[in-house]
Amino acid sequence: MNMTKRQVSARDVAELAGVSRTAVSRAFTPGASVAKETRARIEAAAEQLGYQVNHLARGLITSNTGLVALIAAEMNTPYRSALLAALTEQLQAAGKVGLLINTDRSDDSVAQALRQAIAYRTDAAIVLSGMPDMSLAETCRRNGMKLVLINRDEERPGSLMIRLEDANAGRQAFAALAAAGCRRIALANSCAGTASLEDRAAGFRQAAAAAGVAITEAAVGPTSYQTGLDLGTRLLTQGERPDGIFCTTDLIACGVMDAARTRFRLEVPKDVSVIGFDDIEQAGWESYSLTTFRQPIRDIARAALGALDSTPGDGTPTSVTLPVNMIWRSSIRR
Amino acid sequence: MNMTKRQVSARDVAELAGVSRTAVSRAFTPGASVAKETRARIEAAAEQLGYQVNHLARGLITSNTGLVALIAAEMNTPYRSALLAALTEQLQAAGKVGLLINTDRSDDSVAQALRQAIAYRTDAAIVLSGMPDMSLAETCRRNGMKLVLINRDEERPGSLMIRLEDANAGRQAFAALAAAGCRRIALANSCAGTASLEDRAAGFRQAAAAAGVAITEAAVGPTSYQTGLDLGTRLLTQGERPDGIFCTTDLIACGVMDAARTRFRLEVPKDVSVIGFDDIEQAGWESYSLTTFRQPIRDIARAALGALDSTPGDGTPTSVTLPVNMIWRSSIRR
DNA sequence: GGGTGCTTTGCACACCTGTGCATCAGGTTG
DNA sequence: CAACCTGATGCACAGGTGTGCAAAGCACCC
Repeated sequence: MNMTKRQVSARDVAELAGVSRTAVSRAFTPGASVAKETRARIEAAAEQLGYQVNHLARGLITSNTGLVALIAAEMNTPYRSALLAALTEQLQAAGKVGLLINTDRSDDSVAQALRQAIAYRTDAAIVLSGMPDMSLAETCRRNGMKLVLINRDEERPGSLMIRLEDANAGRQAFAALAAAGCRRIALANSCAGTASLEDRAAGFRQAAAAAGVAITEAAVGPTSYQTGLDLGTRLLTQGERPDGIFCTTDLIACGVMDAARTRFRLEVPKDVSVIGFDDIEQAGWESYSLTTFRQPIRDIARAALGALDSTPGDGTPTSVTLPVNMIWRSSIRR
Repeated sequence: MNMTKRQVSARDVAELAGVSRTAVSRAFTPGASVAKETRARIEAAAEQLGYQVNHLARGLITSNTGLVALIAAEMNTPYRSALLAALTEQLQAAGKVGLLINTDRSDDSVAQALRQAIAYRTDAAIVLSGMPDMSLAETCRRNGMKLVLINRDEERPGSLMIRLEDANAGRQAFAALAAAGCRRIALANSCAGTASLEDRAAGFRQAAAAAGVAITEAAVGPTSYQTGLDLGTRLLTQGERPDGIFCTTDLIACGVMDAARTRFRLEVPKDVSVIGFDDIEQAGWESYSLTTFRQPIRDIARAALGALDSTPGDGTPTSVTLPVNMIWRSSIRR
C-alpha cells in the first residue's frame, strides 16, 4: 500500500552528473554562477532522468510559488470562460500557473476559496465572482498574498480593483437607441445586483432622465439566457410595447431577442432594437448579430497580471478603469 | 525590496497556544491523537492568527499535494468550459483543487503542460486536448502521476482513457434523418481529426452504407461556429441541396443552421433537418432548438475523479466508455 | 613573486510540515 | 503495591530546494 513512489530529485541528477546538489540547483536558477560545461553535463543528466525542479519545495524557500488563484463562479458562462482563457494564457506567458477555484456551491465559498488559496501559498488571488470579507482580505494581505478584484463593488485596502466604464456605456446605449428613433425604450436587467450591472443601468437611467424620456424597467432572476427569455416575454407583453431595449448582458439580450422572435413574431431590428453588453462570441453569430459593448478582455487580464509583479505600497494604483468599445452590428437601426 | 513577508506558520500557532509544533500538526491531521482541550486551544490560536496548513510543505512530506492538472485548449468553447466547471466542482468536493493549464499557444505545449504538472508534483493530470508523447506519459508514470485522457485516440499504458459511444451516436443520427424522410443526406465535419469526431463520422457512414444510401461529405477548418458557416454554405450551394445534415459538433451545427437561414432563406426543419453533438447550452436556445446528443458531462467528471483515488495496477480499468443520449428538439422532423 | 579580482564550487542552514519512537501521566487490574 | 495499558505529548528526522559564506582555482598586473 505504502508503495515508495520516490520522485526523481536534484540529488539523483547530481549523482549522475558527478557534481554537488547545489550545482544542480544553480543550473536551474537563472542568473546563477555555473560553468558552461558543468551546466551542460547537468542538463544532460536531468534530461535523461526526466527531472523537473520541484516548484513546491522551491516555493517553500523563496515564498514565491508561481501559483495564482482564479476564483470564479458560473465559469461555463461565455464571458467568464473567455476571461479565464485570457488570464491563464497570460499567466503562463509570465511563467506562472492558475489554480482554478469554483465557487458555485455556496455563497460562503468565496471565503472557502481564499482559504484554499492561502493553504497553497498562492502569490495572488484574482476574484471574478463574489466578494471577500474585509477580514479575509486582511488575512490575505498579512500572508503576503495580493488580491485583484474584477468588477467588484467595494475596494479592499491593499488590493487592485479592475473596473470598466460601465456607466458611460449605459449612457451610450441610451443615446444609440434614441438616435435610432426608438420611442418606447426599456431596460432589461437581472437581479444579481452586481456593481457593474448596476452601473450600466444607472448610466442608462441617467441619460434618459437628462433627455427627459421615461423608460420601462424590468429585472428578474440571475444573469442568464433564461432570464432574458423571461424579461423579453414580460416587457413585450405590456400594452405599450417597447421598440428599443438595452440589456445589461449579452446573455440576457440573446434571450430577449429569442422571446421577441419566437413568441411575438417580431423582427429585430425592424420592430424592436436590442443592445447588449460583453460581446460574447454568440453576439457575433448571425442569428443574433447583436450590437453590444466589447469588454477589453485581454486588457483586463493584462492589468490583473501587472498587479502581480509590483511590490505593494510603492505608489501602485489601487483601482483601474478600462474603456469599453461599442460594436455595431445589426440588432439596432442606425 | 526584500521585505520579510514571513507567512504565519505552525510554530507561531504553537507559541501562542503554549504547545509544541507537533501538537499543532496533529490538531490539523484527521485521526491524530490530541486531547480535546488542547485541540480547542490550538484551533482558537489558529483562528486568531489566520493560520492555514501549508499544503506545499505537507505535499513535500506525504507526496500527495491535492493538486490535479487540467490540461485544455480552446477552453472558452461551450463544451470545454462546461466540462471544466464540472471537473473543478467535483475536484473540490473531493478536497482537491485543479491546476488549469492552457495549451492554446503551440502544439508542443501539451508536453510543456505536463512538465509544468510534474514541476508542481500534481497527483494526476487530466488531458482534455492534444495528446502526450508516449515517452512523456512514461515520465508521468515514473513520477507517480496518474494520467486521465478524455476523448483521446490512443491508449497510454497505466492511464485511464474516457471515451463516448461516438460511433453509436453517428449511427443513431443517420437513422433519425432517414426516419424523418430526408432524401439527400450530408455529413459536416471539421478537419481537426480528433478520434471522437472521426468515430462519429465513421458510425454515420457505416449506417448509410448499410442502408445503401449515398451521402455527401464536407470537412473544413477547426471545430468552430465559423467552420459551420463555411460548411453550410458549401453544402447548400451544391446542385443537389441536402435536406438532412449531421454535424459532428453543436458549434458546427449552429453555423450550418445560420448559413441555411441567413444565406439561403431556408427554414429548419422544413427545408433542411440538422443534428448536432454535445448539447452545449446554445443548442437549447430557442433560435436553434437543436436536436443533438448530450455528453454526460457529470459522469465524465465522475469517472475521471474515480481514477484518482485508485491505486494503479490493481485491476482498475484502463478504459471507460460512456453512453450518450439523444435530445429531441425541433431541428429535425419527427 | 605577491597582490587583486573574478568565477566556480561545496557546506551548511533554512523553509514548513508529517510521523516514528520514546517518554510520561494517569487509570485499571491482579 | 506491582504490572499493565491507554492516551497525550515532544524530540528528532525526512522531504526537496535556494542561498550566504567561505574556500579554491585561475588569470592578470605591477
